[in-house]
Amino acid sequence: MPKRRDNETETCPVARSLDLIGDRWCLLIVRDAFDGVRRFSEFQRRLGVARSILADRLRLLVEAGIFEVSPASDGTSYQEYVLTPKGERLFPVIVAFRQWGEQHLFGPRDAHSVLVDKGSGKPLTVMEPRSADGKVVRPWETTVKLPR
Amino acid sequence: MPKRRDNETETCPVARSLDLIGDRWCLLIVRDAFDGVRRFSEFQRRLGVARSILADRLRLLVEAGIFEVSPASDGTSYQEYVLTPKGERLFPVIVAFRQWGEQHLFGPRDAHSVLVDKGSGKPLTVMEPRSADGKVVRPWETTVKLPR
DNA sequence: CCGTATCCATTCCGATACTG
DNA sequence: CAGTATCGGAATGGATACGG
Repeated sequence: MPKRRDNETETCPVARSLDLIGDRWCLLIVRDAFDGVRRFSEFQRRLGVARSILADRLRLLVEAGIFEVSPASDGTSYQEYVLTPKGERLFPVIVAFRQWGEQHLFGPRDAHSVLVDKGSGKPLTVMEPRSADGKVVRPWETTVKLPR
Repeated sequence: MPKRRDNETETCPVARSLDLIGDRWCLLIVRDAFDGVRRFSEFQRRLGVARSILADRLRLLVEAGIFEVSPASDGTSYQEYVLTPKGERLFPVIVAFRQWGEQHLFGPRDAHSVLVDKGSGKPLTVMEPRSADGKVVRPWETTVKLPR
């Protein structure tokens, strides 16, 4: 299990998120789930992770309400791990990582996978943080307001 | 230094990103940088991380082209760590974590910090992945196209 | 096929002490 | 202040063996 701190006193949502799922395997499991993976051994095969680790992370993710277990959709008597709405809302996190990686971690020569809209077959547009009036805000145009 | 795999053969941008910076400390350092932190000891104070670890991560982040060192802006002879454009483009990643955490990791009672637009003082809108024509796409309306 | 339990090597991290 | 060096303990991860 990834490291934990006193999750109660932490008032930064970024830190709390990272404490919970800011671990390599958790995020890759979630990524695979967005690719449609649901079965234990399918996660295991794609990630190449030890089964004990995978079981541990899946347990954590279920506890956290990011996945839920459901009976297998095919005939078999095993279970599947499917994203809850809470888990699905991690989509922007995965997409943000993907877009940053695409832009900065691959040369023109390096082939990489691309996330596309099923309808049009085109890549998604780059996500940009916006203010309430819809304008794109740059990092230095924002500030963090502390609680209380 | 965080774990590394054979970064060359990895064709998933998410995995490559996580290999590089998908470590708790790196992302928290970047978060603090967006809050305006530039000095070694200021990072150290805010994160409570061991200095050796911090030095290690800063070195890694500079190597990765996410930070660059520059002479101190005040009179002192020390250096500052400032985000490069590549580092600044991690903003959506941090914002995505922040927004997810705000929505799912805090109860109504739990105070947390909020990222606001400096101009209006209002929180940012929630980022949503969009297709090329500007429509919001849900996870299951997308698919990953493999290279080659 | 789906996990759990155990063992061992490695890695990570924090505390401390030291340098310029 | 801004790091570097070292050291011991804790956590991690992979392999293997085992059970439902």
